[in-house]
Amino acid sequence: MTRTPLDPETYLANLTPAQREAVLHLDGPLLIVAGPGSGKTRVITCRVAHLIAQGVRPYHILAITFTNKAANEMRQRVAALLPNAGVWISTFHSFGVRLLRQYGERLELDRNFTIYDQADRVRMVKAALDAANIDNNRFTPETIQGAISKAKNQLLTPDKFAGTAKDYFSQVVAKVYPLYEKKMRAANALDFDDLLLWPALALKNDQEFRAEVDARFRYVLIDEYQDTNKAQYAIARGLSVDHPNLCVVGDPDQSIYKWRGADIKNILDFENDFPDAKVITLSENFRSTKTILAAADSVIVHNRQRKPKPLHTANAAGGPVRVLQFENGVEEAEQIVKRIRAAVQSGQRRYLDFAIFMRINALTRMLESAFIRQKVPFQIVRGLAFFERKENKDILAYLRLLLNPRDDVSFERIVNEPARGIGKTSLEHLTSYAEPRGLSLLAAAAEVDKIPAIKGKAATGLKSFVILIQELQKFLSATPDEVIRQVLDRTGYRKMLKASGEEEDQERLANIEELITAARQFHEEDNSRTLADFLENITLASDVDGWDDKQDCVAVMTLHAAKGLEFPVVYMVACEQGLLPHERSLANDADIEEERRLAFVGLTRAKEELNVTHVKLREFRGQINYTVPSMFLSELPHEGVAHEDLSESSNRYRAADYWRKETSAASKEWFDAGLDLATLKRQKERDGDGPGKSYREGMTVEHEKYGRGKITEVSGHGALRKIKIRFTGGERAFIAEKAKLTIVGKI
DNA sequence: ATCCAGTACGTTTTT
DNA sequence: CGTACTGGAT
Repeated sequence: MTRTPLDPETYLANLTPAQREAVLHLDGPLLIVAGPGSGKTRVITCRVAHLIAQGVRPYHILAITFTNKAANEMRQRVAALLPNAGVWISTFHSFGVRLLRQYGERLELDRNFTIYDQADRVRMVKAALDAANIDNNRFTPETIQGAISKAKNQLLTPDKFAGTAKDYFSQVVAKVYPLYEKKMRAANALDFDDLLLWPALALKNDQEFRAEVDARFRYVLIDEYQDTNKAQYAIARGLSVDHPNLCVVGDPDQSIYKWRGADIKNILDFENDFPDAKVITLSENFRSTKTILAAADSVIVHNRQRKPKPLHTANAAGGPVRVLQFENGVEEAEQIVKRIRAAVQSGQRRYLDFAIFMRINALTRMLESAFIRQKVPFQIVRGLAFFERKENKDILAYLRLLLNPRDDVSFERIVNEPARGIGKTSLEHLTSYAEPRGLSLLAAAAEVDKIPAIKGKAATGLKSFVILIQELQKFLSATPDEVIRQVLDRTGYRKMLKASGEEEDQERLANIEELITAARQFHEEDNSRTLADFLENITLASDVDGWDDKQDCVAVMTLHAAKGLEFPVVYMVACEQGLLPHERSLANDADIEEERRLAFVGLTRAKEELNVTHVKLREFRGQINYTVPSMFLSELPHEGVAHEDLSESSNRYRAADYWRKETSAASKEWFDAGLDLATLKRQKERDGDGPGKSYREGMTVEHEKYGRGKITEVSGHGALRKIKIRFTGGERAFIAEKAKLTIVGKI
């Protein structure tokens, strides 16, 4: 095999000494502590290139990223340096799947397993609860599912978990967990956690397997190591025994997935786990302005459970970080969109320069309507939303059942969709026939003649369903989009939607057509990819994976999704106590610290301009509440942070209209600068130029506490405007905005 | 079996 | 506020 020789200068150029050191490190464990914007992706990519240049076969290199999007980007960057390098780059979960599909039979696993998502798992837990006859009034299936997930993240199998179950809830979970597992095996399904748990346990228990895989992946690189859980840790360790060339990259300050089982100890204890590990810290930030970085640093230093890490940048100071207060959520959304639109219209920015972050998904709604109302292009980065629509889930369930006839969850979903006269009671009969015989629901349906309880319409319905599935299975070798088309036509799904007069159903049909397009494109990109790959891709897709960063759109996403990204202008909305930090985290310090890290992640995404917003009144699930600004706002530095109060909306607007007529030229200038008229008016007022309270030197004012005095000095602007007043008892300074004064006489 | 209406419910973050 | 499930009527 010949490879184009690679000149080290092509990838070593423009690296800092620390980055260079990390790239040049060859064998042995390596920990790279990489602050935000320190070029870690670049370092990983260059390291891969360097390893290959030094003679390591690409086949022996494994790079693990946090999202598929990151994996694709890294693949492209490696390909730019080394075309067709063939390095294995994927997420932990995708890696798990590939390992399990490859070594399936060795692990007593059918390699055609289906991956169950959150919703599927909950259904499975429900089925397990039914089967065990546990009254599920007490705990929701979701809660139990969460506990099972947590157990799996800690590598606890059902029997091990049972040993740890002390309280009543854990004991219920301990009862459900083995049943859930049994059903999962019967359905030939694995959940997200299994994709890590199975490889982790196999590496632990099967030394031959471990040695083989370790020898295969001699150089392992793991990004976002601070967010790995116990299973991922076990995999990393298992792959680094005989060939301990493990390179992990992460930042403890950006660990935000503790709730999902991530263990920050993995990165903090790396040096203990690998005593001969080399540690390199990348602390120079190439992303943000000095002001933004200082603001973020000023917040994160409040975490007590933290190793101090200086952040510095050679970038310019830049403009101030803005803390904006609005009256309510609608105002917040409208004003932000307005500012974005103004900046784009003035030619300073493009829409894709902007991102809006929020703590919870529920907050996207108001932004969505503001964007639509003002006709500003945007993308809500919530990748799965499209595939989670009922019609698409139905079609996908058909596909899953075709590939894995034992997939009972999918069977239940579609057996009567479109309607075939198979109701709840028939399904119960079918289940009670299948259960003791160890049959899948589809297999049981094939024997419907042997089930006396099911007759008439239900029996014929089930029979025709079985025949339908057999028919459709013949098309499995066709292209993914063709299979979907066949499903759509032969199941009568298309007919059902077409026959309906509902507008909504026509839309549903259009959505399925879009699904077909997605499948076709998926296959066209790489025609070795199968239908199974398509389904897997959808299930393992993360939120950011569905985001097209080339489109000229404003990106709207959760703080979690924002990890690893950067934008010229960032708006972080709803920075209010209870939302950020979230109320569910307020009870203990460790959780608040994770919220602070989340805030830190958000703040450090901004390159040039950072805006943090909060409102006076927040409407949430129909209730309007007064808010308290986020505790993190008070942790921002005084310097370089400008506070603007843009609330008291309704009055302002009327006044602003009046103002516009008076000073159209001036207002245009401000408007073009991205400021709305209300802000303009307010600033003018504060500065003493407009109507309302304007303080000038020499004025006589009355203070509610100190009595009458004379203004001796006026300085600063906006919220920082200060006045000095000489009272009979002496001189005092006030913040103009805050001081309770009445003007008594103008000079 | 299916449809509809009314209510109960719970709401962080996600591979 | 919205969804999801229940229970009743057809």
